Amino acid sequence: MDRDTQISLTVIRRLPKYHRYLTELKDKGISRISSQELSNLTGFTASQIRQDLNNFGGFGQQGYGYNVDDLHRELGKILGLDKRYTAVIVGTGNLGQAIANYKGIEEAGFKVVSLFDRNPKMIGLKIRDIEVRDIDLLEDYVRENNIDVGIITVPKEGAQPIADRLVKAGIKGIWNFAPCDLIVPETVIVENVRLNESILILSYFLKNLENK
Amino acid sequence: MDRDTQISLTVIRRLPKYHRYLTELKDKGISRISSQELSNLTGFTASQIRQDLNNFGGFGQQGYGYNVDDLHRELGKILGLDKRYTAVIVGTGNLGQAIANYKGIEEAGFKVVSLFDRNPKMIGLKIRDIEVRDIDLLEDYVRENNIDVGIITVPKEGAQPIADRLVKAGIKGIWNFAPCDLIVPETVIVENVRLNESILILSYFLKNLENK
DNA sequence: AAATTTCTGTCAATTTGATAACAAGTGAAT
DNA sequence: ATTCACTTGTTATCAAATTGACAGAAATTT
Repeated sequence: MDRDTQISLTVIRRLPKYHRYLTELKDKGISRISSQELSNLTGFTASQIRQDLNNFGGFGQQGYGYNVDDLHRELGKILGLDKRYTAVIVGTGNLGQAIANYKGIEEAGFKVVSLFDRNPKMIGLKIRDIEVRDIDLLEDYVRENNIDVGIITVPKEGAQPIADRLVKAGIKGIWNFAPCDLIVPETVIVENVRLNESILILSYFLKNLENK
Repeated sequence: MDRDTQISLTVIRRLPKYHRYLTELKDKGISRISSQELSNLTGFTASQIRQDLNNFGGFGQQGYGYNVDDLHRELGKILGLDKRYTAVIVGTGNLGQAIANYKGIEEAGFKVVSLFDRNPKMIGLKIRDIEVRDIDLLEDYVRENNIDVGIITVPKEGAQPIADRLVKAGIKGIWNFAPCDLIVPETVIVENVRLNESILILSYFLKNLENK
């Protein structure tokens, strides 16, 4: 395994899909799979799958294929599923609450330990047993509890200031739902969920349906 | 403008970002912009921006650049913002409710006219003035009201059956929040929001921070 | 145990996407 | 009016990503 060569983002973005299908296969009790079968499932070509996986090591065996359990575990490790991270959600609007209730976060190894909002009506409430705290306490809380990740679900205008505060308080990563590009030091990881862009893509293709 | 050549998905996925920055520029009252300035904003190279835009027509002028209002309007048209579509949300859990309250949907020209759920406790309730109906009524409602888009926010297991029913009822597009790959006829547009994959990417990079 | 099939890892070829370069317009300054 | 700086559209070049091909190893069949 060559730890020096940078693996392209294009490859990395395919990994979760491999992992998802391997979870399904595992649940079905299937113990081995070939790149061709994975191709049928995922839609990627068999060649591409073999190349992708080989970026991280030779997990397969000639004449046999890949062992589902092993590959699932290895991909899990690559994706950091063997790690546990703490997170806070900033913004307890509809989206913030939905994310607080979203099980996928736990499955990915993240534990949401506090929510923050500036609305006095929200402060003190509990969402799924997680307390909502005053946004003024954000920096202290993040610092004192060594929080790894901030999840930003505030409106666009508030997102950058919140990001700045999280960064100052020592956050390692941000899961950003606000429709803007956050400016952070390059040591801080930002992963964006672009609902606005996603729905525009849908709109684009719907419109193009009509042109045919 | 060459309507025959297929424009690559890579290009299309960049359009919403252009549009977003043009909205901001317009709001600031800025009337002209060069590809270089757009590059500074978006992070794409000026060359790439000019190439992207030229897929759809020559919107710029040598020595001047692009007129913000014009380009904004043209990109809006390309993205289908001049069209109005009706939508229903299937699944009124936390995510479904958050989406029902999400303003970006309207901004993209979509109008959510009904929600559907199988939970009797939800049926008859109103979320943001939109009624929640029994899932059994889904097909009839979609057919009778000529619904364009179905938004799927049900758990993974229920997503494909719902997609099948929507397709049968004549839906044109699906905005899918369930973590699975829907199988639909190729005439039906599917745009996925992959929260599970997004957070795994964050996890990947967080883990890789440590390895350095 | 030999022959055949299967399937990976890897390298080469091809395709796609991004960047660079530049001729030709345009507007502003003098 | 002329010059100069600017900026697009477009072509040429370069880089990245995908696909194809195949040797060699393992598993399976005969």
